[in-house]
Amino acid sequence: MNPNLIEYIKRYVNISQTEIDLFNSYLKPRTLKKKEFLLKEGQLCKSRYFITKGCIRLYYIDNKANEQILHFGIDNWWITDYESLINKIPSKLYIQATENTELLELAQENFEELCIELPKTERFFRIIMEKTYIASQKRLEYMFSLTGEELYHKFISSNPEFAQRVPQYMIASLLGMTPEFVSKIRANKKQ
Amino acid sequence: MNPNLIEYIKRYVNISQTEIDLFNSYLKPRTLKKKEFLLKEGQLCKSRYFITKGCIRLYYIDNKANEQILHFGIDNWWITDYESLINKIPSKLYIQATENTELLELAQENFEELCIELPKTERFFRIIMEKTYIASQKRLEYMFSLTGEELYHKFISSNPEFAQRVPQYMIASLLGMTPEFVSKIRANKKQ
DNA sequence: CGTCTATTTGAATGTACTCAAAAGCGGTGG
DNA sequence: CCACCGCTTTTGAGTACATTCAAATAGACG
Repeated sequence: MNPNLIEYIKRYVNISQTEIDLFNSYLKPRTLKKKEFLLKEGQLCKSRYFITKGCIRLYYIDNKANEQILHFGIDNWWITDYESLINKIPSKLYIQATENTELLELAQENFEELCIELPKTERFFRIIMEKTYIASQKRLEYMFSLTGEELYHKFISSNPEFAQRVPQYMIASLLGMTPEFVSKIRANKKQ
Repeated sequence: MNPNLIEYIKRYVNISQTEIDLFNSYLKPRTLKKKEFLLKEGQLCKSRYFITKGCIRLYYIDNKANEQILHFGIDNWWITDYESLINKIPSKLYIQATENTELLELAQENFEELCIELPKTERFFRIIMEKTYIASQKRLEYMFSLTGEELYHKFISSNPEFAQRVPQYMIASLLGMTPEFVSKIRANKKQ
């Protein structure tokens, strides 16, 4: 199995080599070229994905026909459209690679089988969801309490590599602001 | 055990009467008077709470010394400060009853024991976390795409009982706006 | 009834957006 | 290797949405 995922799993549950192999047997490696889609609006999302290398963005088209980015996924993140996956309804999201990306696909039917074969899978994903939810709440907190400018600087200083890897207009979208405004924030800072 | 919680659990996992009794033996009923606190900033959050009756708000004090409400909990919701509970760090939140409230406390040490005694507990909470995360993402979506006015009307029409149960300034805070602005939204609608 | 809290109203202000145009940058083909 | 094209970023003027602050009004509770 991918060494990153092994390390990731071991951070949360004790797992033997045999169990790792079992887990691995349910995963399917996939690669995406830059701009390729993992999911488009209207499709059913049927898998969870672990990103081993690259970068993914999740976005939807809002009522003004703008792409609104909900979040990014990078190395060592699990991503999926939970709403579509869990509720088995057509997705409202696009999931697209912003770089050439490698990931491991865990199909939902495999996930369910794996939960039976290896019950600690439930524990592992329970903990991941808790962490994911905490991150989501922190983000809400920042959005409430910070101005656009503070939000931008907080994001850039917490994720310096992002400023390199994704275009500025995507960071603007993630933070819920216009590209023009981000440009003006940067112009301020320079003096 | 509380019939609401039984029904709630059965929605997500198959569970026998014996198992229900086991689960119940780890729970401790608590009551809160209106305005009483379940948690204050600086304390360690050590439990998860299932609300059987009443209403709870989670808020923090932001950098302008305003109370910023993150969310409410009402009947049949699990609430806790996940960040404090999971990471075992002092809480930044206040958790307070906005009505006389009854809840069932599941202490984290009991939770861990319960996960061993009754492994499907992991599954149950994994599913709850997924649902909770989906709700949190939807909320982010609305905050990105709707104006203050749309946000308010969406909230009121989706949660009509709330307008009754909690004061307007708390709804304003939840939605990230000032009480004055909510008042003006309502004044508009009337004509 | 009086006090404290919540809501409303209005004027002035500020933060971020829209729209339009220009400048910068990167890749591709001649 | 340069020229061109498309995409991204910058700049500026005008505007909109929501906030701040202050004061008046309404409502709840003992």
